[in-house]
Amino acid sequence: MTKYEREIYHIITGSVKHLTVEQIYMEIKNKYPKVVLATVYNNVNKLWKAGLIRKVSVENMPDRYDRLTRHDHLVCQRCGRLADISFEDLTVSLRRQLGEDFLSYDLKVFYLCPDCRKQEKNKDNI
Amino acid sequence: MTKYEREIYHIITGSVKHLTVEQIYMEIKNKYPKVVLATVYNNVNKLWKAGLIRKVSVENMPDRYDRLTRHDHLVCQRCGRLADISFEDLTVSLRRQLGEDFLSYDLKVFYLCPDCRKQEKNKDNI
DNA sequence: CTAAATGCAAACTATTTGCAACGAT
DNA sequence: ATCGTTGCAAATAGTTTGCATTTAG
Repeated sequence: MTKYEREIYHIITGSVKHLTVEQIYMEIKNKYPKVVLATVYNNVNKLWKAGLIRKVSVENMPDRYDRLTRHDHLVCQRCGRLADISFEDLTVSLRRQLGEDFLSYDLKVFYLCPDCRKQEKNKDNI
Repeated sequence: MTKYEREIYHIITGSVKHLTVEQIYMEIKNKYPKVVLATVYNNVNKLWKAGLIRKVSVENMPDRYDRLTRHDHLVCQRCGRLADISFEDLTVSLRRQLGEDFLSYDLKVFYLCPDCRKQEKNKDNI
């Protein structure tokens, strides 16, 4: 593992946030001011391909990265904000129902985050 | 609904495929040769925002569009190919476990599609 | 000394936007 | 006549790539 790889790995896994490449880049820049965005992209991809981090894709949002610890996501339908949830582990039941040997699964639950719910209410009252 | 909107809606919902905007565009072009890509994007977005179709985002893939009929997806980890599956409906149990009033959910199960599995095997044998 | 990682710029893909012309009410 | 839709071109966002240079083992 190189300096940046390790750094990026720790930024991603040592936080409960869901950071975009841009955000990771900003954070690394504090410590290593001459890093460039492409390097972050390269390392993040390397980590992802090595199965060390998780990539979270949501429609109309840049990809975000996450630690592997088992959990699911609550996604705001409107602003894309992510929050962690721990719904029951579906592995066994997927295996039973699908028979397929699958590698992993990804469960996203859509909702309106508190902020966006507020905005919706305000709209109604106008 | 305009001509294109209706057409696009039928292309998406009348098939079990998971088409990209590019593919929808190609298909429409047969019937209406002077349609442009941007129009397809606009209409697909309109339909999506109206809640009439589903958008399927997978890492490193262009977005694909799908009918609403309840089903989940099997996603090839390697080539991104999509297949439909009907895993048990999680709505009730999500509501029970999360308490949150959520809008919908999205379950993707990753696997290696037959083609990609073959390729993996070939690699091993070299 | 070698191989891999980095910085940098340019390229690319997917998608969106602004605007003038068009078409349907 | 008006307003939304289309065609078109240009812009943007996110991401990847090629290559010369640097770095680490």
